[in-house]
Amino acid sequence: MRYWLMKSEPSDVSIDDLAALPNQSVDWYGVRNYQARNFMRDQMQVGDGVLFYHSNCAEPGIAGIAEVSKLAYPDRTQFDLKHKYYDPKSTPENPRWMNVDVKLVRKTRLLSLKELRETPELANLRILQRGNRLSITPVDPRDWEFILSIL
DNA sequence: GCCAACGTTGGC
DNA sequence: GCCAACGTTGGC
Repeated sequence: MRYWLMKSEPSDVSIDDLAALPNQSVDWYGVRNYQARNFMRDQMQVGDGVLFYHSNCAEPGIAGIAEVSKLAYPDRTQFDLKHKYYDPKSTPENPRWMNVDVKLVRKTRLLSLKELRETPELANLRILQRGNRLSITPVDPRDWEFILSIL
């Protein structure tokens, strides 16, 4: 059982979009970074905890709790010619990109990036480190417990 | 829209 | 394998 923080742009999939989807579940398509892919492919298990984070928006921050609901499988968008995530170097025989499914547990208050930065207990959270850009990062179990306690 | 930081690409 | 050029991320 591991814990993760996963960034989503609300203009793409927000916490409310997730809540409105069938089964409140979404395939986490579009990851095009090998480190982030490897986390999904090699480490994520069904039931892992996910902090759903809104990025690249007016109010960045943690917007809800989710969980991994399906093990990694090939990302459908890499084969779709018309999709912005199409990858000509990927083939169904040898897919390059994978994603898990993520299911909503509950929407929470917005725990803003500002508040995260102002919370000394969370100083070593990966997302707060300088230059961090990874869209998927592991979360220490103690940080997970602490964040849940203040949501 | 700016731009710092970082990842990827491709020539050599 | 190096590394300059380029593209992307994401807060502000």
